[in-house]
Amino acid sequence: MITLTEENYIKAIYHLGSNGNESVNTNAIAEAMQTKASSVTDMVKKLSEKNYADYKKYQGVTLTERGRQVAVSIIRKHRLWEVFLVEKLNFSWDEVHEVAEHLEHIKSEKLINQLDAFLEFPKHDPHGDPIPDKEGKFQHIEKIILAKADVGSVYKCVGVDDSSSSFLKYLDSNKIALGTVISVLHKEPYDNSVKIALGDTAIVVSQNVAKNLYLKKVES
Amino acid sequence: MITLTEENYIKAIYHLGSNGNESVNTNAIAEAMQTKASSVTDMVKKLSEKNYADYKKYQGVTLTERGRQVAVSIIRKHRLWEVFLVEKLNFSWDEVHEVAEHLEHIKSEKLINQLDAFLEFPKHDPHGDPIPDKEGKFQHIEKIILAKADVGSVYKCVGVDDSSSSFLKYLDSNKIALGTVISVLHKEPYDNSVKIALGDTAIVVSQNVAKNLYLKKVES
DNA sequence: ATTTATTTTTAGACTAGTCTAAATTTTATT
DNA sequence: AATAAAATTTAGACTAGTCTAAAAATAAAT
Repeated sequence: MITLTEENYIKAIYHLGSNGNESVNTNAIAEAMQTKASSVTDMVKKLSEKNYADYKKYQGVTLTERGRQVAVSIIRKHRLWEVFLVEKLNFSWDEVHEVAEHLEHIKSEKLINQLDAFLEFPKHDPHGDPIPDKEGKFQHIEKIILAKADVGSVYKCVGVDDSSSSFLKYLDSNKIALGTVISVLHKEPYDNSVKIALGDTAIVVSQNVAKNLYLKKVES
Repeated sequence: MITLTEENYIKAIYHLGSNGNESVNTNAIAEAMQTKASSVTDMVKKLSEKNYADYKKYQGVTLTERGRQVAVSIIRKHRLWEVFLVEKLNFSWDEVHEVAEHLEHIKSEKLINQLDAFLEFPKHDPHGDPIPDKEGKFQHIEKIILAKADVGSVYKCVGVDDSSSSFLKYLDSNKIALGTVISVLHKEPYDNSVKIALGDTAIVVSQNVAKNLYLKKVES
């Protein structure tokens, strides 16, 4: 049996280690889990004993294939529930994360597969993140951050790198949502801010924003 | 903060004490919670300290108003999720309980009220049990058990007293569902079995079944 | 190449919830 | 009313997860 806490650690290690591929430090996990390094040491030992992770003292921890499968399964649930909350229960994209943090731990194959079907097999969550299918396969889309977009080209918004409520609310107030068409007008070398056009209005966004907004080129 | 375990004990005490109105024994709780009496004693002390229950040594435990409110709130969530599972995700009525046992603990006012609206404010769950509204008010329907129904009268099925999977599957295999019209043909004094008509077929059900099926008289 | 700073681990203690076994109280029976 | 039976509580121990403080190992800086 896997516990709730084990699941949360596995998820954190997955995200911190670029989708379960890299080794993760004790302190990074402690920071993400809002706990102390000593607690993390205890838990990674346990995860290692249970074959969810590989761990050598002082050398960080990496998920095993088994650990990655657990992580992907949790992420699938999390993102499907987020779609449900937005599409069916009228939540806004900055409200879904907290509730999905709880829903993601409910373990019922039938529940999640029926939910998937009910939502018509969505491929992305409300923040543009890909939803793995039943077999754990992701369907990635080609995307770049606004900071690396070409001046003069036309894009559409396909995701965010920062899903914090404050960033999402900033986007709302600037009428930027998934699917919004964005033309890159100018990049200011001084502070790396970017001037973009949204329909007939032009706005300037900071480097911070430009690094957290994913775009995809639109064929003209 | 209330813990998951506290919530489950409160719910058990509520059900065992006829909806939170009567005092409940330690052993009854232990049986319902699949735990030992000594664990129950510890927990009821804790619930008492937290003002969810009144408890005097050796005298059983009763929910306080505060405890009843917690119980009703959990029951509201449980039953709304059951409706969701049946109506939207095509679960059968014998499959919903287990999953709802987990969903009922997710605490988000917005989640549950939006779910309620999405389901169009159902008044009863898939087993015919009433769903309390936002304020905790139940809308009871007048109902009697088949064992006490009048021979010669016509009823419809409005609920079950036993929600076990085996009983529900028995009803499925005999084509009895919520809303099914049932005429009472004969009561056998020898073993208290009851002969009923379902459409054009007549079947005999045991006393056990007759005591667990709720009916409401149909105006002819 | 040492010393210093940082990171990580260990040791021991705490809380929530559980258990077994023994002690106590209540209830039932003679 | 005394005794037996049943129910309940206490005492002490265990697991999961957490913490603080101290020790140990690694990484950085002189």
